[in-house]
Amino acid sequence: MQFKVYAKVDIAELDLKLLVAFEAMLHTRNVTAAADAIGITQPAMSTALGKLRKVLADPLFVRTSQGMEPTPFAMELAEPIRDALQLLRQTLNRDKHFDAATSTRTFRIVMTDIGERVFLPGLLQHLSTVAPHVSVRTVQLPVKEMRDALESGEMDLAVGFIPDLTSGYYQQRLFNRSYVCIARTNHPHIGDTLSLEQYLAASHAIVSAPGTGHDVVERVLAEKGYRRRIALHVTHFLAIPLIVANTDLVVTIPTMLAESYLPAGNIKMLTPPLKMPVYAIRQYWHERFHEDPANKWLRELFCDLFRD
DNA sequence: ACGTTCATGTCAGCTGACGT
DNA sequence: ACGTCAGCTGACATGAACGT
Repeated sequence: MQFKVYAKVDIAELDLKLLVAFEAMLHTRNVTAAADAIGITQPAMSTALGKLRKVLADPLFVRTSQGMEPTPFAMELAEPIRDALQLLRQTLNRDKHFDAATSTRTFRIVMTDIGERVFLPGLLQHLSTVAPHVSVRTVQLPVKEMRDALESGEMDLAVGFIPDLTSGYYQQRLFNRSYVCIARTNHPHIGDTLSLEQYLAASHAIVSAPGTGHDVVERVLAEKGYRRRIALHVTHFLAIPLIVANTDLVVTIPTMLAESYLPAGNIKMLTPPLKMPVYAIRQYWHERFHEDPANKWLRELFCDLFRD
């Protein structure tokens, strides 16, 4: 039998079944037994062997008194092909299960700096015990970019008050919160309570974080026809405690955030003088990743840790 | 919808190695 | 030399993909 010598093996000519046939031949050293082992007839195995011989330009197995013995080239291929098939089997038959204990994955989560303050300490503490090699990266994005990032898989999850993120996205409520006001402890015009007159007379700082629905406070005031003086408009909550503690500004912010500011000192929390809306903190994900094991695991973790 | 092409499988018969 | 076993080959069937 003559074999054409190829400079390179054209992998496009290699049917995966041919490699399975090769593996069976290695194991059985007998065409009939190899065919039986992979559930084809002997002629089919013979055909497969013929194709492999042509593609690989080597007889691969030759008949001897001990049976069909592999050529040196076939022996050379044996281990890499076994390994490759093993890897394919593991990949294709893998458990649809996320192994948190060994995963080195980085979870990318859209959240504001409020979210970082509220969720990250508890999340990271828990991860350090159940998923010690997992990393977390957070990003704050406007809603349009958030949509694209969740859809493409660039981001795994968005967590927060994001009322504009609806169609095509799954969402799950974690807890409800409302708003309170904060002012410095020794504010010259505001004591332990806050009247509507005091509220409207005060200078305010407002935070409009991109991608969130916290501008709802502005809408409530506008609906009731109230006007207030806005002395400062920022996009992050981070600087607020320092600013409030050192000025006469009043800020209307999410309750959970105000609570986290109190230990810093020189800040008091006040009940707003008008009824503030209740909003839901939810986690959001794209339908593409609804069944993704890692994404599922992360969502379940947020539920376990933060859902009320 | 139909015909053609191609890949893949089965069946039957042939070939070669080996033991007696 | 002959029988047996194992593998090879050609003819044919089947089904999917593709073009008209």
